[in-house]
Amino acid sequence: MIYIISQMRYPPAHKDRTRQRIVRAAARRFRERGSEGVAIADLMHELRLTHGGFYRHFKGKEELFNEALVESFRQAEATMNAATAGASPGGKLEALIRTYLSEGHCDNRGEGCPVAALATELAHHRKSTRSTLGRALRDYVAGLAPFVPGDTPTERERRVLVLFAGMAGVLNVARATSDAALRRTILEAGRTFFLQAFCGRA
Amino acid sequence: MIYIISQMRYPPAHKDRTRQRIVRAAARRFRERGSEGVAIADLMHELRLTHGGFYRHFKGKEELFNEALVESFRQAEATMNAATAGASPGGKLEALIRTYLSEGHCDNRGEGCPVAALATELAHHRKSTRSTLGRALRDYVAGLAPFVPGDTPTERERRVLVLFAGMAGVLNVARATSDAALRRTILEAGRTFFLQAFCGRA
DNA sequence: TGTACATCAGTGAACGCGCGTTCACTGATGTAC
DNA sequence: TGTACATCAGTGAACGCGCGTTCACTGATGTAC
Repeated sequence: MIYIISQMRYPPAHKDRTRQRIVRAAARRFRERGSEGVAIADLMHELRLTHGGFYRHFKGKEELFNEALVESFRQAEATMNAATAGASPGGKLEALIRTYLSEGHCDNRGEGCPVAALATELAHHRKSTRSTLGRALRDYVAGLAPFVPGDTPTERERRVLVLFAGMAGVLNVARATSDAALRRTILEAGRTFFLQAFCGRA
Repeated sequence: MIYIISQMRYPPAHKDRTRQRIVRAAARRFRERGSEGVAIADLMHELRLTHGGFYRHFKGKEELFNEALVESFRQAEATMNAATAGASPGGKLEALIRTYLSEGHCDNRGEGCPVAALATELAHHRKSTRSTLGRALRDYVAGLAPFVPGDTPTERERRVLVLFAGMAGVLNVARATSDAALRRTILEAGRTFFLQAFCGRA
């Protein structure tokens, strides 16, 4: 992007900051309530702005959704990196599984994994939006593959895919359940299972 | 329910048939597009009815959603029973996994597993609707537990829960992907992984 | 059997509301000279 | 430095549309006698 400075009355940083505030708030809200559960006007109001100004920043709601999805992946990756930072190379995967299937993650949809939060509805979005998921998935999987057991790189990547998709499924069933005891049971069973399958623990 | 025949001009069967047609169509549409993606008027029109009559059968959309969810579970259970009917006791789980993670199931959201199709949005529904999920899950899990490896009944039930939630997650990630090759890879990786984990196959 | 009457599943116009989007306007900031 | 002018992020009223729900009405079917 080239900014022709002589035409700019406000410094670009000002507009960019607002835009980023919108994207961040959207990233949380969309994960909490889904795309259709978030109204532009409410979102802008939350930021002490009015809905009209929204269209200075985005072509429409779908563009915001797409950017919020990218931002969500960025955040989720950072969270997971933070959770595994202190672990030994061999313990990274265990830390990851425990963090992903924790009650904290389960209760905190808005700041958690976008695959889990938006899995179902992504299939209803534009192809361009869905390819954002594909890209993020491939990147993330490639980064984690080295820590997963498996004979070939391809096999390791496939196992990471299954680990992620599987854990997202467990998280979603836990979240959908109305019974708190059943929810805890599901999470615990998920941790036990995936730790055993991927870290060789009984 | 007691029908006071002398007050009935139409036989109860007539109204019941219409109601069931609505529930069945809804069960498919809701799974295909989600609750907010289905309009009452469209649904009724599909059945050559008009939207006004809808309220002779249901209090509102949420009641229909709940009934459609129950119907979806019934159908899904029947499908899975059919898929495993021919298998030996030891092969039931393998047949189940292959059917659940088949490309056919992946492409056929409307007639497939409601947990996979509606996982994300169930968390946004009333508690009464969500407890429908809990009940169906418990029933289904209890029925399958005998076929799953594990030392105690409790352990077996927990493993079935994880198997289901995990497969639903894999199916959803496959469905969300825009790239057909990646989709097939995910399904295949899922089958390989869950077969190995639950049926002891390499 | 035939006629008057009652019921109620289904009809379709209308209502109300939420929400995405548009648009004329404002006013703070920056440039030109 | 001061003044006139231009830009554009943000404002808030208004528009249009989809959709859930309501309601007065219809007409096919059944009962009463």
